[in-house]
Amino acid sequence: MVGSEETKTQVEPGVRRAKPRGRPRSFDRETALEKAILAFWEHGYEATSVSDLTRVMDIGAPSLYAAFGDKRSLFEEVVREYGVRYGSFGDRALAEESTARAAVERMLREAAVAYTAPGHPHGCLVIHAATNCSTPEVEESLRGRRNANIAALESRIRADIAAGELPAGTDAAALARYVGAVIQGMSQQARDGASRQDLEAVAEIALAIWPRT
Amino acid sequence: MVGSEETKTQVEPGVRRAKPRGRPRSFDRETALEKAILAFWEHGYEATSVSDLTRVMDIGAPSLYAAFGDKRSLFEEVVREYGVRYGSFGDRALAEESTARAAVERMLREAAVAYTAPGHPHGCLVIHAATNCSTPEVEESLRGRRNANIAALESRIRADIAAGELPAGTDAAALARYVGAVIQGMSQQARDGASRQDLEAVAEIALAIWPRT
DNA sequence: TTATTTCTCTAGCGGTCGATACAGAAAAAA
DNA sequence: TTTTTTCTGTATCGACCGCTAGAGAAATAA
Repeated sequence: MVGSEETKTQVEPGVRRAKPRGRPRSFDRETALEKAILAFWEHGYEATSVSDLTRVMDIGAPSLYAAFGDKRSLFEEVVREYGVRYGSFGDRALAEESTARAAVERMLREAAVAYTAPGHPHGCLVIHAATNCSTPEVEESLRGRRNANIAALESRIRADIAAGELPAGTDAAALARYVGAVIQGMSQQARDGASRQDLEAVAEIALAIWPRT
Repeated sequence: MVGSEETKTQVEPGVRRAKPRGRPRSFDRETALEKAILAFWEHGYEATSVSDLTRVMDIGAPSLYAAFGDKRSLFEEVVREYGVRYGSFGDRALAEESTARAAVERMLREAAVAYTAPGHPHGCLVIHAATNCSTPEVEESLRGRRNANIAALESRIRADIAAGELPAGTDAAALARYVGAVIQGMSQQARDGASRQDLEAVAEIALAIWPRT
């Protein structure tokens, strides 16, 4: 009875399976997951207890464990789903903009909006939710995501240097790390009470350093 | 038997009191406090348990409570002492440099060194130790320190604007917040594995935005 | 209906949390 | 020495932690 990560009711087109055998789940898995996202986002991995989770998800502990596995695997799913629902503006900017400069510009401006949007906690879950975490694997997991994001930006910058879009002498690693640090600082600022306008002003200042061709 | 925050053996000049009456403390309070600083610095307020503290400080729980009060007041003393021993480079830069520009330059460069120095945890205790903290007062206390630091920089910048050292149109609040965000981002980067050189490169890039007179 | 499957509810597991009662040990004071 | 004061070590306290056993409830299958 461990690790049934998929809902039994298949919604995939084609395989349209019949109703599952036993008693159906009494809650909506997606809704419960969203509540878990908000809880972990606000308080972080460790400070969000299982009883906090069962309260906000409005289900009993055995239901939680049956539907999501233990606290760790629920958190992993939360982080994945957070990425899809809230944390993809960076990847989108890198994928959709034609230059690193344009991608960074969009990234910083969208961060200002995303990190202060109403209806959910401020700042970024990936940046904050595993700080001061006594489970090293959890801390490492989010650290890995943060560093991967910076690495992705770095290689995008390298591509622009190779294409002549940026000066040959540009330090891609340092520039990418600078942008990563600014975004992480903006997230901290959002947590500390900065408004969207405050962060947009920070983003504009941060963009002024971009090297000219 | 609660809240004897001061050592009985006075070291203040002048009042040179005689030895206290009862059994003397068997450990050095300063040394124990330093160990507590390192523990809270590395793991944060909540993730550092009292039994972690008694282990690294090498004293029993009753001795800890007698000498430092409860966990909260020990942490408060740790934060104060951290400021004195490790976290004063920002204040010193503001106090000793003649312009905001020079102060910020020194601040960012010294942050790169301080946040990666060997012999103690990386990054800044004030920035990280109360993240994801379920005691709101503790979280608020460090948030207050962070925002106060940015406010101090802002007023230093305002002074330079008034003195004609900076353009009249300079947005002091945004500029101060930008520097604060960069420093907080550098601290996060240090926690995520950035080296001194990495952070120095970030600092140099960050400084390139400073407005000219 | 009856049998089978799966979920939910209650209750509680062993472990750790922050904090302390109590008795004995170690110093100065009388 | 005896008394007084203070600190230290042991042995907990009640509360909460993540997690689960077991019984009953609610669905489908036969």
